[in-house]
Amino acid sequence: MVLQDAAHSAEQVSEGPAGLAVGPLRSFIERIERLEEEKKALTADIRDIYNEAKSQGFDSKVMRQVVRLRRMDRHDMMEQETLLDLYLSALGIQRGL
Amino acid sequence: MVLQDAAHSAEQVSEGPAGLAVGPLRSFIERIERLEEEKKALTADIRDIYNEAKSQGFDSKVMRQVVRLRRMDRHDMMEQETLLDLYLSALGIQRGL
Amino acid sequence: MVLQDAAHSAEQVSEGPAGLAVGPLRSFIERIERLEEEKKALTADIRDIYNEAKSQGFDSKVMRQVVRLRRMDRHDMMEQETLLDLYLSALGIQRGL
Amino acid sequence: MVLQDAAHSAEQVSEGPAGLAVGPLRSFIERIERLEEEKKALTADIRDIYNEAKSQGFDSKVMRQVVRLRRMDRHDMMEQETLLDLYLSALGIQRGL
DNA sequence: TTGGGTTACCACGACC
DNA sequence: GGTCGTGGTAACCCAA
Repeated sequence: MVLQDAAHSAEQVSEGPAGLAVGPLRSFIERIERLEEEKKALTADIRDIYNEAKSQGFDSKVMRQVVRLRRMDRHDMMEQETLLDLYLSALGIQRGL
Repeated sequence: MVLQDAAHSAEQVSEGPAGLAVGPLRSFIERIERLEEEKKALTADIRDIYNEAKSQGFDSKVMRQVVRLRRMDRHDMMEQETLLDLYLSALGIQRGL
Repeated sequence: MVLQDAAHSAEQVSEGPAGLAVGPLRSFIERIERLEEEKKALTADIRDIYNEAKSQGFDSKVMRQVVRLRRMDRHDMMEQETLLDLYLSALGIQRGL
Repeated sequence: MVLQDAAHSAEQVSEGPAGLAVGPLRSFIERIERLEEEKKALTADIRDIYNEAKSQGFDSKVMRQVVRLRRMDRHDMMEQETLLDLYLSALGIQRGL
């Protein structure tokens, strides 16, 4: 084993090797790890929905494209959508069917 | 605006152009988007913690390394580290302080 | 200094600390680093083009969107484009202007 | 197909919808796309080398670490490593071989 | 069907 | 402040 946690629960020292504030550091790390756990759970939930949809005959890959397009367009809207369309049409590109 | 939602709240049709079940599809998409919003919020929360830590003098980049190392499987890390040191020394490179 | 290259040009040893074949390893690493240099140069070239375009009055940010869209669409083309359109229209979403 | 290139080879118009210079724009985009293709090819070349090394018994994952370490500025690496060890030990974590 | 590898995306940090 | 470079994460693909 490489990483060993020597100070499990008891927090007797307030400062680490070089005057580092141990308590706050540990607290930050643990809060972050907690939130990352939640993120991971959400990712799993999303994956489950895709799988559920797939089991009902939907193509999950295409669904991901739909989600991506809807998200992208929200961003584009907030930006220079008009300019983008101008450039695309200038290039002789038709966006959309 | 490029993407427009033509069927806002009223869901009068139960089937789409090619017999596609519209209701379930819409429901899946919306559930996914909802969860992705939550993920996004968590990402922001995590970023806030890093910033808070930084404002107290901690190095967020190093903190990220700590989080990553703690997540890594201990055994894998040992193998990795040992092999890395072997390669580096084979190349005549000294790692260390 | 942390990384020190002890075996500069002379390659007198054929095996490293644990019987590792030093020569091939060094060769691989150097070939990779060479290619990565080339990649870096290309990145710089691309950046130069954007800057040149900007100096002629084009909006480089929008240009990046154009490039991204064209790339994305090439992928979409190769996939189930029809199915995507079906899903979008099923959701009452109009793609395109 | 969603994006369609209406003006294939013939470039009869010199200005787009809003007086945009079409020729230069098209030229810029195409040069960029060309360079991005080259970048992609280099990425493939690099991958090939890793695979070749792997077939000779080297661990490509560790090799990637080596490359990364060599790229890192020596001084920065020292600082990073030292700080990382400080944080880990502050948390009661022992890193090592 | 699952694991490993590869790829692409996204967010962060640094530099200008 | 905007932009570039980088690292990490998750999805996809192939092979076993």
